[in-house]
Amino acid sequence: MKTLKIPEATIIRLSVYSRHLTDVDRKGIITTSSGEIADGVGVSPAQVRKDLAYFGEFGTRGVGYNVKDLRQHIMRILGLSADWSVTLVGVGNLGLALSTYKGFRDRGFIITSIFDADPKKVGTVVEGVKVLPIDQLETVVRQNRTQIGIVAVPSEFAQEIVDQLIKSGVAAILNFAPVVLNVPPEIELRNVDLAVNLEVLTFNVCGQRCY
Amino acid sequence: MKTLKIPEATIIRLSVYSRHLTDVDRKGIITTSSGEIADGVGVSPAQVRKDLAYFGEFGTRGVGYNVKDLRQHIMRILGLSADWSVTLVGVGNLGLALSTYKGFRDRGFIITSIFDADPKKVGTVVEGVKVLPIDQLETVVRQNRTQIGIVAVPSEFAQEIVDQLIKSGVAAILNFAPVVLNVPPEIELRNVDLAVNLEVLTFNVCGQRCY
DNA sequence: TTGCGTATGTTAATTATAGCACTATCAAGG
DNA sequence: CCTTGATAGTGCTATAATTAACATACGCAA
Repeated sequence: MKTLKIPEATIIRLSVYSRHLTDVDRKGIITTSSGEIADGVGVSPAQVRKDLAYFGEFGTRGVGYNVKDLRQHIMRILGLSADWSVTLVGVGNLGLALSTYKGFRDRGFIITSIFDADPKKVGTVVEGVKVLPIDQLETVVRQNRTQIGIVAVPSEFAQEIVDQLIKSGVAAILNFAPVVLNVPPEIELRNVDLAVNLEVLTFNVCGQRCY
Repeated sequence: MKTLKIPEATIIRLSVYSRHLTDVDRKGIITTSSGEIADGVGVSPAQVRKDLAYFGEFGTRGVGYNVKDLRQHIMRILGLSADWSVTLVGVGNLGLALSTYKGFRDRGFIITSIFDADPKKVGTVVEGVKVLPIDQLETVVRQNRTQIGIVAVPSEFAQEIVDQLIKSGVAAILNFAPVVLNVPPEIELRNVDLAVNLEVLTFNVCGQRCY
């Protein structure tokens, strides 16, 4: 339909809408409106309609949206109609936390392999998945046709792990190491930097008066 | 120059600049330029200058920026000239990971208290800090004059923890629970939703063609 | 001391994003 | 079957953010 550029902010909100709709659906509610969704997730009704309008017409004028239906549509838009195979590299505290994070599996992200450089960790089993050495990364990831890599290794190793992931055929990488990574343009990369989040807070708490 | 609204995107970039400058400084480099910073963190030189221009003039025309100096300035802008007292609520896998995360302490965020609802966890010591029961939260947080709360509890308890944190006088909250929280406008709130990050990736991997 | 090269700070233009207001459409009830 | 109330979809407006362009100021060397 449209090859219009979609704002990333819209995608993030869609993800939140879908989560909200899952909750609403669980309560047995059949129909909802842009206003109700807006209240539920803290944006304006116009924003909700605008976001959805990028992708088609999912509602009925004068009535609203069918909850199940809209949820399904958004899930499909986000690419969540089928499961995704995910690999996790790095089983430090953060990696361990990520491996047990329920939110991933709930949304169809299945961790199919785990790797770590530490020989002491290799061989252990985390959440039912055996931790493998890094030198098996390429083979296993390629074999599983894993498309998403999560990087939870120390900053100094992040780039080399990313390079290996790319060589192994992943299409997207979620990076938790606080470094700037070089990836070719066709690879999707997102960085999550926990300290940055705190720093945005402190800036705002200072009331932007500290300087 | 004052009381100008600063884009949040600018703050996030400043945080990244400061990290980059820390690295550069560690290499013993004295002077840098907007172009070098831009290369280092993957934005445009104009963007770097624009971001800095919100807060003053830190460079010398024809020369560039003094690394140490600029870094110091940015740190002050972000409110990082002094340490911050942080409380962590929830010692599941994620909470545990956060408590050991080096990035926090490096940037002056000190976890001064930890709480959990689970009696089995209360009394244990995490990273040198004793885990306390939730009912001591208000007293301890108030006593420590803790200004930042990190919420790493299951979604269904997040709102009630947040309410308690606010009652205890915190100014800012970093929330890891995937729910929309209600807070009064004077409280700074940031949400980190790990699944949302993956979903932005999958949307982009689908090439926005899935729908 | 003066001119040149360079990188900043700033203003202007472009682009992107969000908000608003209007219009079209549907459901329900008399 | 028509009227009324409600709400999605959409074009336009305003606001925000990024990019580009330019003029200013500094260091250095002749």
